[in-house]
Amino acid sequence: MATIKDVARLAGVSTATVSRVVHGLDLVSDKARIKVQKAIAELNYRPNTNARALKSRKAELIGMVTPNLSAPFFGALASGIEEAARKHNYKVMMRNSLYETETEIEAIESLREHGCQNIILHSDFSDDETLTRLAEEFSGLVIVNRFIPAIANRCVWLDNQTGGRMMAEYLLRSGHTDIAFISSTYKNRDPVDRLKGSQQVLMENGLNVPDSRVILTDPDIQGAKSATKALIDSGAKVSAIVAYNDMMAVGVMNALQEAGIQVPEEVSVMGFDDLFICLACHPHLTTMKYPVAEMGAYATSLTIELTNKPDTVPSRTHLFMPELVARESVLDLGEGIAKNKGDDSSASSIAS
Amino acid sequence: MATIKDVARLAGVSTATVSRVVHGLDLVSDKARIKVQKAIAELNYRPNTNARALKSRKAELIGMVTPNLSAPFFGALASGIEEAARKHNYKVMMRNSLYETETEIEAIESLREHGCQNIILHSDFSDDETLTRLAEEFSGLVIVNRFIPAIANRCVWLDNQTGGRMMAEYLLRSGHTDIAFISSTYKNRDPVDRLKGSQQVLMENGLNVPDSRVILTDPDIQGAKSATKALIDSGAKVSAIVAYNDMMAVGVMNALQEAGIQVPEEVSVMGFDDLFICLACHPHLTTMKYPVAEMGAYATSLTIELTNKPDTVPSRTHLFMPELVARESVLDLGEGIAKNKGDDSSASSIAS
DNA sequence: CTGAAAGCGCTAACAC
DNA sequence: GTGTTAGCGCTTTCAG
Repeated sequence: MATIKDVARLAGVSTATVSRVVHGLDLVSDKARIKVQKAIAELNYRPNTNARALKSRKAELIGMVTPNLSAPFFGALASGIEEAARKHNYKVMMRNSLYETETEIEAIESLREHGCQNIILHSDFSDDETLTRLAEEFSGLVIVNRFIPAIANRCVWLDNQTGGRMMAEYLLRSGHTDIAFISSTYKNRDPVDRLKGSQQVLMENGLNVPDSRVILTDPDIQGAKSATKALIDSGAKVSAIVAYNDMMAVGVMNALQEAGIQVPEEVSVMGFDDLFICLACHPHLTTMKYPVAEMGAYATSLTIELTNKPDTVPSRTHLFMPELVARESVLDLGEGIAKNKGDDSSASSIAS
Repeated sequence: MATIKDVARLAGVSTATVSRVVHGLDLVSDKARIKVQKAIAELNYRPNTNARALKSRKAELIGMVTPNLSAPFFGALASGIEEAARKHNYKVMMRNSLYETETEIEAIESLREHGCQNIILHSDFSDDETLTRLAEEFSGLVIVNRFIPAIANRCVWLDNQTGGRMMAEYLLRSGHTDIAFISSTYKNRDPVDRLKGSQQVLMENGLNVPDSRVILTDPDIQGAKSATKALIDSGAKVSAIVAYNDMMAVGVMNALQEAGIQVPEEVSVMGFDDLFICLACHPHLTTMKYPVAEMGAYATSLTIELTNKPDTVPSRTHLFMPELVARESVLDLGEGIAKNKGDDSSASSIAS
């Protein structure tokens, strides 16, 4: 590995001049610059990041801490972050927190060893206070997918409540009034907010959501599948099921189809996230688009701004909106009725 | 940030002693060790990785270069790598290569800036020579998912050909003899090897695979969908379709179902990888398990060994085997016949 | 067993 | 415009 000294020697200048050229400072004569550039090319010189970070005490490094990279949602987030980081000439270091506060904190602390101030964190379990304290230590801390009032300007999050509203409004527009919700037991806010949004809309329309129609379970395919089976067995009469996310929606569809219930003819299903898994299931899943990759890219810019020019960062929050993606898993009952004349199935019993 | 000096001062020893304690060397008196440990805890001291790497010229850093983290396959790989790396006290830095040789090389070079020798690379497009040359520069280079004879001891790969054999054998055993293959146009070896394995088995059984039954297309849902449509339109008579991977299998199922062809009753479908997407589609996809996460973990240990104790590394290759995961998308024609007595559909025409 | 000290590669005053 | 130089925090001989 060639060092700055090697370059300086070959170019016949001092290391300071080389450093200036590398940094694109313009207090260097053209002649010197050219010599240096040639030497750099010849030696295939690359500045040693460790030395640079050690000296200048900043790292051009983004630490990404997410629960688990193998979930597609986080893969998409990671991709968004990496791409944006590359554009800014930052590297990204990743750590799985495995959904545990302890591992999460350890992951963040370990990032500090690298002098990394830029951290993008997706935290489900740490409490607001912990994160607020963390923000004091890490000037570039950005929280993704969660809103904490005390550090609102570091939160890049999604309006889940409006998302919930949009889902309910869409279902209502499609003629559904008997709706069940299969949501997550996890204590982060998303499930609660989405549910709240949906319920608001229903109540505003004079509809009631009995507790028996809201089932909380593990937020994965299997959890949703079991919950749906239980719902079917209960003999509940619903024409649509809203799942907390796409994975769960898939579980719902699995259970429905195994019970011989047609989707969407008999029961409609909605998901949330718009993962490619929506196109894997049949019928294709109607869902809310969660702009993960965009939010990852945004968070990347934000953390960099936060450390480099904190004054520029608006002291407001960074809120994204979900978008409805209508596919095939929700039946328009108006249309449905028009098509199957006389078949008045505006609220088919889920129990076959 | 507390430094080693702070700790030394507080403990009343020299920085050398602190360093010894940190590294667990046992040439330190118990008294000193305890003082130092207390100081470390009190100051929440963490060694600065940059200084350490600068001085000792090694980085405890694994660079992971994959085409695109948002594909579930790479997410699983990343997870396997991260988990193993954490156990070894290594960090992992990730870079997307976006399926381009140039970006890939740049990603690797940029890792060098960190003094990173440990690189796990999933390369689809760089040629063998480039990678062999790279291996000379990076003592810890490990190639995942590809076999290059010249650097066999750095290759962690899957026996795709045997995988292909297993698929064909399974289909044969299930009574399928009219099989089509929807594979990938990508020039990496996997598609070719899998195809070769399957064709071998068929030929060994006196069956012939006409060229018209092997369709190459983009390795994604959409590509497979179009290809399948074309196959259907061609009026080909097949009872099973083997897709290059799960994503493509999903595309195949989509096309089939849209054409009103029942899976697996009329046409069976097989994928490869065993991504969770297999459980999203209906019927659940029969596939070959690709032990990605395990291979990621293995590659992690290997790269570390390669840099730390190169003599221990066996000069053999590191070959994994895929495994059949039977689910619901392949019909056993024997059983099928038994069930639907008299319905002799051992090779139903794909054209309805 | 412990400490002093050199120096990894780079940056940024400061001097010229 | 350019060079000299003092460290950044750490490891590691080498003396003691």
